Amino acid sequence: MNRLDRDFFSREAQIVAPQLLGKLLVRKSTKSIKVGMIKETEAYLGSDDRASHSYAGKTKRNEVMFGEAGFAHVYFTYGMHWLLNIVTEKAGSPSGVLIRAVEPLYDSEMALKEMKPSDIKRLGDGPARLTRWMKIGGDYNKLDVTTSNNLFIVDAVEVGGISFTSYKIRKSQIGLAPRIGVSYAQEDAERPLRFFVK
DNA sequence: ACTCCGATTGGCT
DNA sequence: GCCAATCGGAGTA
Repeated sequence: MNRLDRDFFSREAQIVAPQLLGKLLVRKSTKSIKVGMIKETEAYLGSDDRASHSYAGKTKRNEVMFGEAGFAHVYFTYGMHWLLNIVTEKAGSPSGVLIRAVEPLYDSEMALKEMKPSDIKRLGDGPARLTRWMKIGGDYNKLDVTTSNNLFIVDAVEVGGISFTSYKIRKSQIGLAPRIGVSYAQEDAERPLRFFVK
């Protein structure tokens, strides 16, 4: 299974974010198993990043970001969407990585092979699309992704008799860009903290 | 108690 | 490409 551990997430968000590309996000429940390959992430830094939820200080909504790395920060926005982040750095350094897109590889509830490639891609293409596909909601906030059996990130996993392995993403395959939807963050909006597989 | 607005999406033009 | 939908958190009163 080779799950990513607390040490992996305990580093700086801008280090963790590109290294998550190609890894496998796994969602398990008693009813279903889904696997997606992470293909886009964004780093949100601590107190020196105006775009980060933690910038204005600790509140009930963002308090998980102030704790240990490896926990999920799931929050609700635009009145209808849940977004998934993984907390990074040590306790007291409130930072995290937003998972923006995954490539769906397996879904025990859907015959992906029979779907159009564009429809498959659409399932995980967008931070709110992937949480809807994987049924990740507010009840997953504060979940420890390094120990949970419902949501975790691995280099290899076997489901339904099929083995999946993470993709090795070369540095030259990683695209860099400013983060989406953070224009209010002034000069921090320009920082190239979005990472994606070209 | 009341207001403002967002780490977005999808449907319509 | 534009814009409405939709609601909880946070700040203000």
